[in-house]
Amino acid sequence: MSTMTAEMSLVLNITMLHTRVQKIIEQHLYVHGISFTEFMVMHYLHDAPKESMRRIDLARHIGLSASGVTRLLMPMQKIGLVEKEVNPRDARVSLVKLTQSGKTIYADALTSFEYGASSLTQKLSAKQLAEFTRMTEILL
Amino acid sequence: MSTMTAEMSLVLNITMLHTRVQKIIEQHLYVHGISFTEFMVMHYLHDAPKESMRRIDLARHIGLSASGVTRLLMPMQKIGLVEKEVNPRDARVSLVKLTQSGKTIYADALTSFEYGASSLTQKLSAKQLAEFTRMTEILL
DNA sequence: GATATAAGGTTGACTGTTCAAGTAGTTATC
DNA sequence: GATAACTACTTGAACAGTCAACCTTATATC
Repeated sequence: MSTMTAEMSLVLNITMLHTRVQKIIEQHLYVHGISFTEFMVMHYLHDAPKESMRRIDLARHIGLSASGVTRLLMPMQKIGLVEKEVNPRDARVSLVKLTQSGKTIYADALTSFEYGASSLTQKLSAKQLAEFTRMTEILL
Repeated sequence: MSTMTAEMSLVLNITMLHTRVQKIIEQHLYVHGISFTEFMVMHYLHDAPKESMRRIDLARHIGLSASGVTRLLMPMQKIGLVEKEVNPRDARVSLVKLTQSGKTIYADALTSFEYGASSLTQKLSAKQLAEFTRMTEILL
């Protein structure tokens, strides 16, 4: 019936899979009061060298626009998950870093994220998991 | 550095890959004046038995809420891509189908979608493509 | 066949995100 | 050392989608 190539089916599957992943991860993060996007921010901040990042780099990492990041960080800053830092070398940039409380919440959320991720991928063997990851890396 | 399990990395990769896929497909569909979501609607309508679907089933297929579908279809109907049909058996449901002009635009958009999909997956061999697709199916 | 429960769909209020325009600071060029 | 071009970030207006409340019709139960 459908005039779909294998490539097209894959694209559609990736889209549907993403919807599912998004929903399940958000469910798992719900108790910590953060969204998946906020979790990703915290994740990249946590793992960044010197534990701080420029907003623009954060935007690129999580696939958001610069204004998206501004608006995302506003409430996170208000509730004390992240804080601003000026860059003495370049007054245009404002660095972001996790606060102490942000770090604690991230650590807790990480556990939930791990549960979510492993429940999502339960049906894959370790080998399949590795292969799947490799293919995503090829396409990224 | 990061305390990430393989499962967690995969989830993050799927998210990032989706962002990339979304952007590239939208670029390819841009000339036809439709979004990726609208394309998906047209795709499922095109392939549906009797070429029509209930809004609620459309919602499930494309991973949107019922109200999301209502709002998505409104402009599509206004510009004549789709049309309403009543179901004589159940007065609650309103069936949707592609108009003639909708079919033409879908056919054109399909070609662009195919280009987009194949450019995205260029780096995969046929075998990898099949494997990748299979893994997504396992997780769906 | 009346009544309770459920299903399909729409609407208002809200959230999250984008884009375009603007501000402020930086770098390169002459 | 002015000027032009670029970069980081913010803001207003808009858009795409959600949820909760609602209306209408259908189904099940008595």
